[in-house]
Amino acid sequence: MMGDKMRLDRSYFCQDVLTVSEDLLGKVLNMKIDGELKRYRIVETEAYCGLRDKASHAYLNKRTKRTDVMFKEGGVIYVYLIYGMYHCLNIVVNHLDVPQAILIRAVEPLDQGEIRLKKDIKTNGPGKLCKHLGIDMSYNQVDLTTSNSIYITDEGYKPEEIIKGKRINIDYAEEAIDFPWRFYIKGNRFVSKT
DNA sequence: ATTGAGATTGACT
DNA sequence: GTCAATCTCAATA
Repeated sequence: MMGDKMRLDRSYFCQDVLTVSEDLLGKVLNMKIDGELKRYRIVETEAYCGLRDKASHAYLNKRTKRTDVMFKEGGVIYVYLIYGMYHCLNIVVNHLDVPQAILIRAVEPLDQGEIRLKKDIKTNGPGKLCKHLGIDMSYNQVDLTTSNSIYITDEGYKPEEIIKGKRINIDYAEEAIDFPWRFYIKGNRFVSKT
């Protein structure tokens, strides 16, 4: 079918986390909610690399019940609960046993009916994003390359300018604080912070 | 068994 | 700028 031609596949998600984090900007997240297809353009991401990144849940390949999904092959969704109250949507990338994931920090609603949502948004961020999209632990470990209810497509949109900067709220991560692993589309109003 | 910290957010000083 | 809400995990006992 048409949608599957543009759908990002396994080989795409098996690339390195920094490559995919930047390239995902402008791609479209498709979600079926109550039988209705909703579309959101990805406008802000952050890269987390298990091996050398103190900010990552899987730092030094730390494997727990929670981080286990990060060791899977790229293309799987990683959802976790942060501060006991908000969910965060991540995409696992790279090959089996290489724990890397991309935090989706902000999206732009593309459907007419969704535009009004922006009025509700005082501050943007990964927690509110999941609340708006109804993402909870039931999405954990879902495969973006095979699922019919959630997947990502390349519709040819190319961001004019991409900003790279330090990641947000990882003050505990020592030298990793300064890694320029946050990416966002310049000027997009849904980006959490500029 | 208990404690402390965290990839967040909204309310408040 | 500060603080608290409240779940998971690691360190401590």
